[in-house]
Amino acid sequence: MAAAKRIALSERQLSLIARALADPRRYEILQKIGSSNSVCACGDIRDCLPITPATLSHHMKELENAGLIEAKRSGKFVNYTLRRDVLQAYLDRLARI
Amino acid sequence: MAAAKRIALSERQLSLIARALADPRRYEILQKIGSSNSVCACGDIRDCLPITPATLSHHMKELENAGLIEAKRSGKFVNYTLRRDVLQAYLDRLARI
DNA sequence: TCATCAATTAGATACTTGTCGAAATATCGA
DNA sequence: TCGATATTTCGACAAGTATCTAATTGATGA
Repeated sequence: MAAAKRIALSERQLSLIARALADPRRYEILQKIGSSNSVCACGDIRDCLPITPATLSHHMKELENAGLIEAKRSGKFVNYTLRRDVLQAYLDRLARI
Repeated sequence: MAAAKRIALSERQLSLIARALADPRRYEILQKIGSSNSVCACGDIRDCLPITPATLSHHMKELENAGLIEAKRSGKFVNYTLRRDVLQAYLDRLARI
């Protein structure tokens, strides 16, 4: 079995994830985080997108709030990792439609 | 192979689908359409959701515009079917993150 | 300690959108 | 043709949100 632990999403989280994915910029951000094997700092993302730090911070909060990413502070920086298990849970849910 | 024909989604359609799925009511509608083996009329959906015909019409247009459902007029009624191929294409795309 | 850089928060604004009521359109049966 | 039923369109409004600038907090190194 590929997924040892299936995550069950509440209706609320389901909705948060769907809305988080609805913004093209957040989709790009997720791709960026997902494509980097290691962690990904805010600055890395800002280098790719023409947005202000404030706007980026807002988007990151949305993604984190949805459970799609995990933030970990490291000194001045904040590193993000993609929660593939949560994303997979969302896909599983959609596939059940 | 399960999917004989892979559908490639444009960035635009990707965004339309994501936004269409972002509304909980539209998610419910999709479930309703998907769960009915045969076609599904507007009235069937209205019986499940406390919304006015105008609002429902609006949602159906969004879903159709995103390519997630197909509408076919049959006399007074309009019947909808879920485009599972499009939904699958969306899932494939998200899984690639 | 202070200057600097990273990130967040606060407040404001413009745009999007979910919703409704009312009017219009479409189709069917009598 | 007329009336009834199904769906759509129009116009409006309220709520949500993506974005910015400016100010703030947090952490590092000189």
